Amino acid sequence: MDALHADEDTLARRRARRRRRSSEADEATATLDLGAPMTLRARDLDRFERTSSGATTSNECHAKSRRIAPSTSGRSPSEMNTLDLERNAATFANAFGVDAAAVVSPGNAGVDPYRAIVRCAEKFCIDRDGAEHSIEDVERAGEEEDEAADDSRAVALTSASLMEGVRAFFVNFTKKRAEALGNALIRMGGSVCERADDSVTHVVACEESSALTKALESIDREDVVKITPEWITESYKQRRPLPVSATNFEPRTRVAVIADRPHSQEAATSSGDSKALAVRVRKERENALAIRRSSGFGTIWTSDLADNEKLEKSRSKFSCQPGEHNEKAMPIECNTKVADLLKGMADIYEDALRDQYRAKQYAAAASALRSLNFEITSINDCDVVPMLKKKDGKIRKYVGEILNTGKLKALEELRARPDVKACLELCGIHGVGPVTARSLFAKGYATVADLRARAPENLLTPAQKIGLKYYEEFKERIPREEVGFIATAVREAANTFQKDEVHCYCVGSFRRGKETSGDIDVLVECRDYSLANELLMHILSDLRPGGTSPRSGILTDDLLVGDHTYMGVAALLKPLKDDDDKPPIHRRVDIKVYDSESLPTALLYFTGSDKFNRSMRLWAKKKGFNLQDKGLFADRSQAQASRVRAKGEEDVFDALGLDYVPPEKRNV
DNA sequence: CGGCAAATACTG
DNA sequence: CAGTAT
DNA sequence: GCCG
Repeated sequence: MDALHADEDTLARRRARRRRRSSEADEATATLDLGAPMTLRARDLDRFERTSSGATTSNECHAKSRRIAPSTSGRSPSEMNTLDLERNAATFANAFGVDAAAVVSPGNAGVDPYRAIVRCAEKFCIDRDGAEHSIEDVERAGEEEDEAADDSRAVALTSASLMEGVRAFFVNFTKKRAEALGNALIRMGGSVCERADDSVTHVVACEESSALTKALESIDREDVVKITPEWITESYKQRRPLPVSATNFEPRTRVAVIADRPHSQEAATSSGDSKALAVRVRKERENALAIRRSSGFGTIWTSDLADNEKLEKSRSKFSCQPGEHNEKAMPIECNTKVADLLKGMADIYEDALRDQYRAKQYAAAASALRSLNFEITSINDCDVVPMLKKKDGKIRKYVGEILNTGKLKALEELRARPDVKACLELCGIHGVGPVTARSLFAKGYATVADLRARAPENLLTPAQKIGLKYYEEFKERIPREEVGFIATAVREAANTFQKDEVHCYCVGSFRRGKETSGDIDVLVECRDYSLANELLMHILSDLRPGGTSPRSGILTDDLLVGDHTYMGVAALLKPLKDDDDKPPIHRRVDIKVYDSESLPTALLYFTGSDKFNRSMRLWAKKKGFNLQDKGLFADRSQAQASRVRAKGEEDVFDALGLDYVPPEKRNV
C-alpha cells in the first residue's frame, strides 16, 4: 500500500491524507518567482509569507514591521528566528512562588533592536476592544519589557492567592475532575491533600455520603468545612473567596483566613483602574510569597516548587522547545523500513479495526523511530526510545521481528484480510471514516471503483460524493507555489469586503515553510466578529463560479459551509506554468474566520505541527493553563476571566514561559 | 486498571 | 445522537 | 498498546 510516510503536515491531518507519501521533508527553500495570472503577483505571495512568518504580532503594526525589516526576498528572514532565543522567560511560575523579579527578564538590554521597534510600534496600536493605548501605557512599555505578557501575568496574579491556606481533600470525584479542580485551587494559592488528615481545611464533595462523613471524622480539627466544587469555581470567577455558607452544606465554622481578606473584595470590584490593580496585585503577591516562605505552609509549597523545578528541567524534552533531541541534527530519515511497517499497523488499527489508541501507539513508535538520529540494528537500540524500552513490549517485539526477518507477519496477515483492505481504501475518501467504511464494505462495496460504478444515488452524503469524485486528486500534494496562489486569492477576495482591512494567514505546513502541503488552510481575521459570516459569504461569492471577480471560479465545490468555517474544493483557473496543459488539480481548501482576540492562538493551533501542538498543550496543561485555538486560559477552564491576553503568538510562548519558536522550526 | 487533547461545527 | 472533520 |  501507499502508506509509506507519515504526513506530519498540518494538524490532526486525517486519514484521507495520512497515507500520502510525503516528499516534503527537508527541501531547500525555494524562492518564489511566479508570473501569476490574473491580478495575483509574486509579491502577493511574498507578502503572504511574511504575514505568516510569525514574528510580527499585531496586524496594524504589520505594515510598519515590514518596512523596518530588511527586505529579504523569499521567506523566513533569519533575523527573526534567533530573536529571543536566549531570553528565558522564566515567568510563569508565579503561581508556584517563583520570584516575580526573575520573571521580568533582565536581559532586555540584549533584545534585538528590530523587535524593540516593533514592540514600540505595537504600543500605538488599537487594541482589540477598540480602545487606544494611553501615552502612559506607551511609556510604561518603554520600561517594562513586554506589556502583553505582563497583562497575562496580571490575570494569573489576581487570583494567585485567593485560596491561600486552603488545603482541600476531594471526596467522590473522578480522577480527572479532582485534578481539574485541584489545579484551579493550586493556581489560586491553595493546595490539595491526598489523604483526609489534619492538615485538611476543606473537604470538597458534591453530596452527602458515607465517604464524606468518614473523611470529616478522620480530620481532627474543628474548623474543617465542607464545600462543593462550585465554591471553588465560583470563587475563581468572582475573584474572591465566597463565603463558605454559599455552598449546599452547612459549614461548621468559617475559616478565618478566607473570611477576612479585605483585598478580596477590592479585587472583585476595582475593575476600573486596571493599572492600579496590577500594581496592587503584584504587591499582594509579594506579600503572599513572603508569608509562604516564612509560615508553616512550607510543606505545601516545597512540593509544588519541586514539581515546578522538575518541569523546568524537563523543558527541553518538550518538542515545542529547542533541545538536543529536537535539533534537526540528522537530515536523513532513519529506520524508514521499520517505521513504515509500524505505520502500516497504525493505519489498519485506525481505519479498519477502529482502535484509535492502539493506532496511536503504533504511529507514535513509527514516528519516534523515524526521527531517531541513528539506524537501529539490534533490538537493544530500542532502549533509548521511551516507548520501546520495556523489554516485553509488543511493538518492541515487532521491531525485533522486522530487524530479523525484514517483515512483519502480523501486518501481512491483517493486510490480507479483505475487510481491512477495503476499509483502508474507502477511508481514503474524504468524508468516509472507519464506521462508514465498514458499513460500505458490509454492503458490498470494497473499492473506490465499486462505488463509482454502482453506488446508488442515496448511498453517500453530498460531501462523500465530492470526496469520491476527487479521490485521486486529493491525494496529490500541493506545491508551495500553488498553495500561496490560492491562499492569495482568498485574501484578495476578503479584501474586497473591507478594503485592505482584512488580514489573512495561510497556515498549516505552508506557514512552516514546507515545499508541499496536503491542503490549503487560510485563517481570516475579522475584527468585528458580528460580521464574520457576512465576510465569509462575501469571500465565497467572490471565489465561486459565476461571479464577476477575476478570481471567480476558483472554488469548485463545497463540502461544508458553516457560520465561520468553510471547507471546500478549489482549483486553479489555469496552470501556473504556461507550458503545462494538464488540467489543474482540485485541492482541499479550508477557510476559517476568527476574531482578533483569538487569532494568535488560532494561528498557533493551525500552524501546527500536530506534534508541536500536542507538546505545547501538554506543557501548558502542566503549568495549569488551557491552550486552545480560541485562546490561552490561565486555568483549566475557558472562562473569559482567565483569558490570557495575547497580541501575537509570541505572547503565548511568553505566558507559558517558553522560548519563541518560529513557524519554520515547528516541524517536529 | 483507566486514560490517552479537547473543543467545535456540521450533517443526516 | 453518531460520525466526520478540523 | 503503553504508561502511571
